[in-house]
Amino acid sequence: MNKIPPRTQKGLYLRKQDLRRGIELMFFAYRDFTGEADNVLAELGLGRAHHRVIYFVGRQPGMTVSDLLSILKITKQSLSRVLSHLVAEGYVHQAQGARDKRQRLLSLTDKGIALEDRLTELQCKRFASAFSACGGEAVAGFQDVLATLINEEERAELQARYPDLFD
Amino acid sequence: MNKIPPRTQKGLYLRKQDLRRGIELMFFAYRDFTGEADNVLAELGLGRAHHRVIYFVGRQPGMTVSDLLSILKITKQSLSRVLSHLVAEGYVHQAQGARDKRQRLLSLTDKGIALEDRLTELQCKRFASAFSACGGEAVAGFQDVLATLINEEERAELQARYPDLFD
DNA sequence: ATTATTGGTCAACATGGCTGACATAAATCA
DNA sequence: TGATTTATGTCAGCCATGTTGACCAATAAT
Repeated sequence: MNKIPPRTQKGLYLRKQDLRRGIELMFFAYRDFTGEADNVLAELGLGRAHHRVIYFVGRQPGMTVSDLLSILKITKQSLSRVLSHLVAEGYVHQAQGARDKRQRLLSLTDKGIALEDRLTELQCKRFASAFSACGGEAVAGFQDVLATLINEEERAELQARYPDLFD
Repeated sequence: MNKIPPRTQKGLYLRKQDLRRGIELMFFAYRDFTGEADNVLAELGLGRAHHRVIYFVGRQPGMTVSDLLSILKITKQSLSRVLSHLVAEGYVHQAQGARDKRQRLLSLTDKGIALEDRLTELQCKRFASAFSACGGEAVAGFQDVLATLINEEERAELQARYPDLFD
C-alpha cells in the first residue's frame, strides 16, 4: 500500500534501499563467515554439510539422527551419506540407543572434537573481532534481527531445543 | 591467551556461548531468508544461483560478465551455465558492449524484472517485518556487525562498487 | 498378532560448485 | 606490425550435497 515508506524516524530503515542492503549484507557476510572453515574442510576432503553435522553433534553429544534431521532440515538420505562418511573417517561415533535399539546416538571422537574446535575457533574469532569492533549494543541488535528473520515455527522449535539461543 | 573473557561490560558478549550463538543464528536465519525465494525459483525450474544473477543484474543493469564474476566469486564456467540458461529462458538480455565489443552487457528483460521484483519483494518483506519488530537501533547494529563480518579486502571492493552499502 | 510408525540404507538423479583444455575476438604494447 | 593480454565462451568431466523412491528392521499401537 505505502509505496513510499513513512517519513518518520521509525521508518527510516524501511526504505527499499535499506531492505536491499539487508539482502546484500546477508549474502556477502554469510559467504565470508563460512569461507575460512570451507577451506579447512576442503583440505580434509570434507564439505560444509560435514561441518554442520560436526558442529551440532559437538554441541549436543548423544543426540539421535532424528534430532539432527530436525535441526538441519535435510532428508535423512542426504544426512546418511555425510554421516556415514564422518563415521568411516573416524570423526563421529555411533552408539546403539539403550531405550530404542534402532537409534544411533551420535557423538564426536577425539579426532572429531579436534576438528570441531578448530573450525569453531575460526568462526568464533571472526565473530569476536566483529563484536568487539561494533560493541554490545550492535551485537544485541544483530542477534535480535537475525532471530526475528527466522520463521516463527522454526524459532519456536529452536527455542524449545536450545533455550539459550534467544536470550 | 585469555581463555576466560574479561568480566567487564565490554566482554559480556564475547563469551564462547555468545559467539556460538552468532554462528547458529547465521545458519538458521540464512536458511529461512533464502527459503521462500528458493521455493518460488524451484517452481520455475531455477535455483539459487539463478537468483543471484537476476538480483545483481537487476541492481546494476548494463553490468558485464566480469563485473558479475567479481561479485559472485564463482568461476566463469559456473556462471556461464546459469547465465546461458537465463538468457535462453528469456530472463536476461545480453547486449554487445559499445566501448568493447567482446563484452556482453547484461540486463533483465521484462520477464526478468518481474521475477526479480517478486523475489526481492519476498525477501524485503521478511526484512521489513524483522526491522520493524526490532527497531532502528537494532537494525543499525545488525548492519554494522554483518558488514564487519565481511573480509576486509572484500569490503573494500564492495565499498568501491556500491558506495552506499556501508553507510 | 498384525499393522503402523520410526529409524535407517541403497540407488539414482539434479544442481551448482570446480578444473582443464581449448577457441575466438578485441585491445594493448613493444 | 606482430605478439601478448584480456574478455568471453565452449566442451567435458569431477565432486558435494540436495532430492525421490524403494526397501528393510525395530518398536509401538491396536
